[in-house]
Amino acid sequence: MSDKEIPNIIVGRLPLYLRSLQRMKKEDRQITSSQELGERIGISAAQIRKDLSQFGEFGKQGTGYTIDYLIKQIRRILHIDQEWDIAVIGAGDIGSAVARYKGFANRGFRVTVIFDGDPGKIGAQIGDFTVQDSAYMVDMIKKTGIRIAMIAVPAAKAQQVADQLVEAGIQAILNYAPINLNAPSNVRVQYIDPSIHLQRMTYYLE
Amino acid sequence: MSDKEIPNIIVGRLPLYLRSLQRMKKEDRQITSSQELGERIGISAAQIRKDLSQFGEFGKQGTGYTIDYLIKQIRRILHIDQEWDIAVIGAGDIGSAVARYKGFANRGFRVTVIFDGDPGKIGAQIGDFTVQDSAYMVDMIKKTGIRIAMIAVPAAKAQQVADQLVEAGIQAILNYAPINLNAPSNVRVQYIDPSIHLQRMTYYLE
DNA sequence: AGCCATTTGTGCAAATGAGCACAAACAGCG
DNA sequence: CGCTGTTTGTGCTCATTTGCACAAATGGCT
Repeated sequence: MSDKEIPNIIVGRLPLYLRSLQRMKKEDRQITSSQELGERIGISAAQIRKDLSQFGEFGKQGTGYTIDYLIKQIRRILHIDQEWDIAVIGAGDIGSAVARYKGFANRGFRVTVIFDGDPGKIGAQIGDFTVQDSAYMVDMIKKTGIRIAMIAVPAAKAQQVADQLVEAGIQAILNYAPINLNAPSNVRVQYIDPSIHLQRMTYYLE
Repeated sequence: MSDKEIPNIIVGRLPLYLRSLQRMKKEDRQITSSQELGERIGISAAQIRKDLSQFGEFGKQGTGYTIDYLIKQIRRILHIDQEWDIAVIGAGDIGSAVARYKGFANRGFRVTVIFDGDPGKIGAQIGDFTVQDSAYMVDMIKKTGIRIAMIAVPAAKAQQVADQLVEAGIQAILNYAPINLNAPSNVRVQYIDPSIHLQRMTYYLE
């Protein structure tokens, strides 16, 4: 373990390890090995060991890894030993589904507010949330100090929303709109676009 | 250009190029260059040229790429010069949102049927679809010859659904459930899990 | 026609990533 | 307590991926 910067590709695998470990925990498992973990995820055991070794020595020779302990460590590394508040922008089908999604529990996140600019949607109830007017979005995000946002508006409006989010101080954006966003380099952006994934598969179907 | 197998990582970038090109087309652009495309996506121009050159010579020196032509070529390479029918499994929030999603239009896909096992949901109307009983899922998929499916059921049921889909002859699965699926190697699987993307970003937030 | 400004496709070198294989560490057991 | 069967962490090698840099091609302009 050194203090050199960790490659992105390794950081990207940690959440996969974590998800699998949490699954094992749910199955009441106590201990696992790099081999077992690798088989579940489809990654070589050596790679998992090497990835983890970038951050410390979490395993025990001859035994493997204590699931609970490794979960705790990875959560710490990924800074999800806390719960992050998330703002959802767009109360259409996707925004609604995300706002109601139970899957963030225990993964480090919690949707706390949802915005939309459509007068027909403002004030509507979605799960536990009342749709807020996006006219107040920048102010509300600034005031609450929320640092992560999900964009679930049509592609045509996504860049404009992103610009506002940056202005509001948002530091991480998960974008469901199928376009590339321009954002300053200190703002992280990730994308979810099902068509992209599907197209990656149809290449292999004749 | 040779006939050697194309690396996965290159195939994975083609959909990004395509999405950006289609966006340019919408902006009534006729021609682009590897440089411009690269700036939009955040990839070096050389890499784009090299990626594309794996499949043919699509550009013209001194000019660049004709957007329409390049779109057509990439669609052909990715086998989306046709529309693929998709079965959605699970009529909860995510399944419903996906079934109503307008974003597949012009990207090569079309949801044609949605299944659920919950008697309270079977027969319900979701957009243009009536929720089908998943008891008939295997038969219906076999009969219709659908080759791509999206799993939008709770994690606990996802593997079981995947097994049925494999039995039904499905060859590509896009899984929204937050677990790794076991599937034979001739069945492609891709994952969408927003928590994973969020965790990849919180690493960089202190 | 000749020149200039562009831009592609690609050979080659550099950087990055993955995997093998093994010493060291450990648990269980007789 | 020593032996056996595991499993980690890691040095080293191999493979993959990225980027540089340039010849060749092209269009526009004078």
